[in-house]
Amino acid sequence: MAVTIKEVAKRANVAPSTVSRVIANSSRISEKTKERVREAMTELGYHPNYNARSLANKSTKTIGIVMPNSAKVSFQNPFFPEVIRGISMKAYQSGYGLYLSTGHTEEEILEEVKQMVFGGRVDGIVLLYSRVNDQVMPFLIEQKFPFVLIGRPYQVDESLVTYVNNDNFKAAKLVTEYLLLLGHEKIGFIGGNLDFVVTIDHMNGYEQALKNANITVNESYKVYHDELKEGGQDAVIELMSNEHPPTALIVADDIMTFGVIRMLEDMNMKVPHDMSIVSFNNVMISELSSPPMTTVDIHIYDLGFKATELLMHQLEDPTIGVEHVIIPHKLVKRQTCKLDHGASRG
Amino acid sequence: MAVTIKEVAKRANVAPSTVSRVIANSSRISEKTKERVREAMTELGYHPNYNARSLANKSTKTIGIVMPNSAKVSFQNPFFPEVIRGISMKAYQSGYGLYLSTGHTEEEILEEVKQMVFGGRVDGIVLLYSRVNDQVMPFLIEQKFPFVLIGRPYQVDESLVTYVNNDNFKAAKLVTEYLLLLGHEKIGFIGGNLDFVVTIDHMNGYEQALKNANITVNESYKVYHDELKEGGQDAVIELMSNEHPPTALIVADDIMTFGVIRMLEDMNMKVPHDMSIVSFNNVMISELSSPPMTTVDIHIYDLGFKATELLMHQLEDPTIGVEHVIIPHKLVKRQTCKLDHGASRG
DNA sequence: CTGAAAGCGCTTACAG
DNA sequence: CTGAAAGCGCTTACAG
Repeated sequence: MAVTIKEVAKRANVAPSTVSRVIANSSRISEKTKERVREAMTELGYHPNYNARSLANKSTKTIGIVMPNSAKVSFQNPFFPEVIRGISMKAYQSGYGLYLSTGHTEEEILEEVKQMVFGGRVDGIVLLYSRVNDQVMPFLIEQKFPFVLIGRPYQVDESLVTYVNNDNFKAAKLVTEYLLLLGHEKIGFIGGNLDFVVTIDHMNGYEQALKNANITVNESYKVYHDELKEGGQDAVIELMSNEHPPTALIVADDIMTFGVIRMLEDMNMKVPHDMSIVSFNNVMISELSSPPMTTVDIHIYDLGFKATELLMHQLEDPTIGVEHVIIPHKLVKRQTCKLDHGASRG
Repeated sequence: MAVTIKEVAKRANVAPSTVSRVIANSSRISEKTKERVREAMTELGYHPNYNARSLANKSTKTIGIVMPNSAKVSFQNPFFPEVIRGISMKAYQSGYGLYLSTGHTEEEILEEVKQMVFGGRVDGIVLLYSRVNDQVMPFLIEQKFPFVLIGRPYQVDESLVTYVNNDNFKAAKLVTEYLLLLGHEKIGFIGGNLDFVVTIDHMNGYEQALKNANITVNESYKVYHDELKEGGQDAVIELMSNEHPPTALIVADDIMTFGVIRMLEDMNMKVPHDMSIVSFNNVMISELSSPPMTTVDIHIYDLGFKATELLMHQLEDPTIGVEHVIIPHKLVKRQTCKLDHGASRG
């Protein structure tokens, strides 16, 4: 079937070990021999067997991508394809392949990660989420396996894990302050799944901003749903059932916002006239909502790219130690926010 | 580091070959021994080394996913995450992992595919596209490597390749006829990249419907752009520059349609009042355009799932031969189409 | 029903 | 500068 190193060796009149060294471009082989071997390789159409190579030198040249819920669920939100775009770019540049987790439940995912680690399927992992009571991260730390987290560690010491994150607390505080400045005081918070650390950070930023403005937090203004359009729709129903419904909404995710806008429309409420909305993420299609949504660009692509870069650092130099990178966020003002009617301030 | 078969063997007081047979659940091992070995495995936390296993029995238990443009580009369109959802689901059920292509150019991708095939990185491939002058498919055929195409072969004999596809010709004919019935005669066609076979099929279906209705095809009503929102926007500019612009549009892809709607809005044209639109794909967010778009549901998830199922057939039984599956399409009527003003028919 | 041995295709000390 | 040999962790005929 496939051409092996032996056949190349025979053709080039050298030992297999020499061929191996030519592949590795060892400086101990003469240019003349190298050329001869390379010629034989192209003539025969040689391609190295990755399994053999991996087995011999314990390096697979592939990166594992671990998603919170399997592609099946996660890929319903453009956040994940977008991070993977960034990961893919850097991985390709560095000559790495990508291996995707496919498990659904937390147990299945943990089992997959064990397979990746013990089975020698990948050299390192990019963890695309940070969740409360997570089992995966402690496992990776315990195994001293190279990985980078997108998000921030929780219930685990920061000094133990390399991560790339946004300052989600600050971002949430920012958008809340923005709405406050527009005169809103009844601000609803539509968080993502509370199992995820990003949701906790958003929520804390929101509360902090309210506290700073001397507004007491109304618990019935806070709801949590999965980051899907359905989540956004359900959230609106909940919030609008309040006796005094909010006049502005902070929404954890742009896809939810699509659902939110649609549901408000169904309720005959105009955005931004009757409801202001600020969202998070700025995925590719966010500008295509109508009205175009105001959202926080968290530079998803960069999160993926940078995380992979840090992973490469670790793989190239295992002694490099922990690194932390915060990707800046940026409020993108479009057309879902306006001054509150009853507002007395400017 | 990781526990090997040897250590398990020692602990269970058997030979490594016996452990191997227990893993494979060979019927030639006594239940008693199996139990003893399994106990040892869990006690030691044994996980098989995939590289060693793959090397020894030439099976990786992973599927390669080959995209037209690397994740970097492809993932900008929700079509791809959505197919991968389907692939992921079936792959997980069958105990397979997923390996993703990362190359950008056609040459890079071909090189990656060679790596997958010769390097023994995957057992089979799901090809997510069919393009004119494609090099990848002929290579896979020549190598007799198991793969399934999503799309249909072009410049290659159908009897040589297992594929899953929609009847894109028929679907395009259908939507054209639908617009004709609504009284439209000036129907613009916004195709995807003409390198892709699906675009050709769409175009032919469109022309056939026009011919059947005795309407001559206006070449300036046909434009082709990449399947991105920008593509949709550019297409609108082109088409609206016609002396007699179309009153209805067939758009190759929902994401393009988002761009189309936005651009028309900028031109102060109302959909569907001033322009009817039918689109293809029905991705997750399609119903969230405003107005919600009328589109052909091609059941993307099913394409991925079914393709993977067919690939499994091949892997389980290499003699099974070629299979062809057509996934049905369905026109989802929402709110981007209406009767043409000047129409005399009903 | 179980074991000893060869082999999968590489890499890498060890010699020279 | 190059080669012979051992080894990576499995699987699988071959014996018994």
